Amino acid sequence: MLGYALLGLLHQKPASGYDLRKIFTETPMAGYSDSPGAIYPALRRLEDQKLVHGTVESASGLRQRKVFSVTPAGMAALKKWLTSPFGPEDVARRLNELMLRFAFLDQVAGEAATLRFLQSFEAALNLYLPTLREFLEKHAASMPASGRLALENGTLGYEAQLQWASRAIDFYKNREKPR
Amino acid sequence: MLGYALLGLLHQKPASGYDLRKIFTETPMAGYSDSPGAIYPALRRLEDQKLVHGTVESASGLRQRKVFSVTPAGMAALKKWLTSPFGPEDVARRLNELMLRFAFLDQVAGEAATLRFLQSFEAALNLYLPTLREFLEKHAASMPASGRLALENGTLGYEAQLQWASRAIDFYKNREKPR
DNA sequence: CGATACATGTAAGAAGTTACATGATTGT
DNA sequence: ACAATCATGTAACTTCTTACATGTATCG
Repeated sequence: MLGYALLGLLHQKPASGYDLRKIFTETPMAGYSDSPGAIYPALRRLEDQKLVHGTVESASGLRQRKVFSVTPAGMAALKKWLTSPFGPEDVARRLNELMLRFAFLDQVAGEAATLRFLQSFEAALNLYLPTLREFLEKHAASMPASGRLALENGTLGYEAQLQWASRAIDFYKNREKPR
Repeated sequence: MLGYALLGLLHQKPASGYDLRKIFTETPMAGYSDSPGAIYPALRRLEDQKLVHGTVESASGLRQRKVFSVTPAGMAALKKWLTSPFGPEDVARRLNELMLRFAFLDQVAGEAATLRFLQSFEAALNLYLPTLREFLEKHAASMPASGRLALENGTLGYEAQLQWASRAIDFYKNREKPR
């Protein structure tokens, strides 16, 4: 997953390992590693797979920077990941990954694909939420109070996702037509 | 982290590796592994550290079950984890772990500790949310639409957490006094 | 007899964590 | 001289994933 995060960031703008680390430490980009021991090996792997290409900048006197950019093969891999289908189980267990994908989506795959993603997201939530609520109803009585509250926290979170999705869908719909 | 999840579940009720796996597959317990290759080795590690103790049930004819229960040392480790202090960075990057902790909290550490947790959680959110909003304000204009929406999704999620926390605090306050 | 549920495990490989190592440049 | 910032990397260790291996009992 870190690999895809890097690929997505490099697609927005070529960068060095150091630059990427700073993005993870200094911005609210959902908890990715930030440690050199994760990022440099990940970049190396991407390079070995020819998804990115690194060029050493012997430039302005400082220690050499190695700036990476996404190759055509990297573009294709990124697009494939971003547009792969998903369902309720992914919403339940991999929400972070889905949001990461979404963050890159319109730049890489266009607004039509972004809208499709959102509709699929909404549908998956509408399938998942009832099963969560059912579980809660069935087991609430037999659970310790904090366990029940933790589950309710989850439900509330997914409800917030649903509201967000509907607003985001409106946003893309109103933006597509006028042009 | 899986180790603590197992410890918490075993504290509620002694169980076998198989039982624990089912809990992860069949309930909405936030994405833990469910695979035997993760759970059995994790149980072994807990046993090696003497935090749990396994007893083979040669019982009723089926293949042998190994039922684990938490030792006094395990209880202590669990309590320590559950009650360790946390701040805004934890809320930002380890929300799942915090919710897992909360789910076990009142059974293991009591209602007073649970209330302290919630107040600390609320305080951490109140510190973190403004920095998120500031970041959003500063960078929104220069971000692609889906990137901005993904960030807004995060903000909305944390706002929902805040509301939940305040309701949960009320719940524990009204339950403590009457007795 | 084959599928399914019960039940525990291992082996190979991938990836992350922590900590260390290195080295240049700029500011004090 | 020394600290901070820029910049890249490795090594040891831990843990998770995927896939396989094994074995019993029940149901149709």
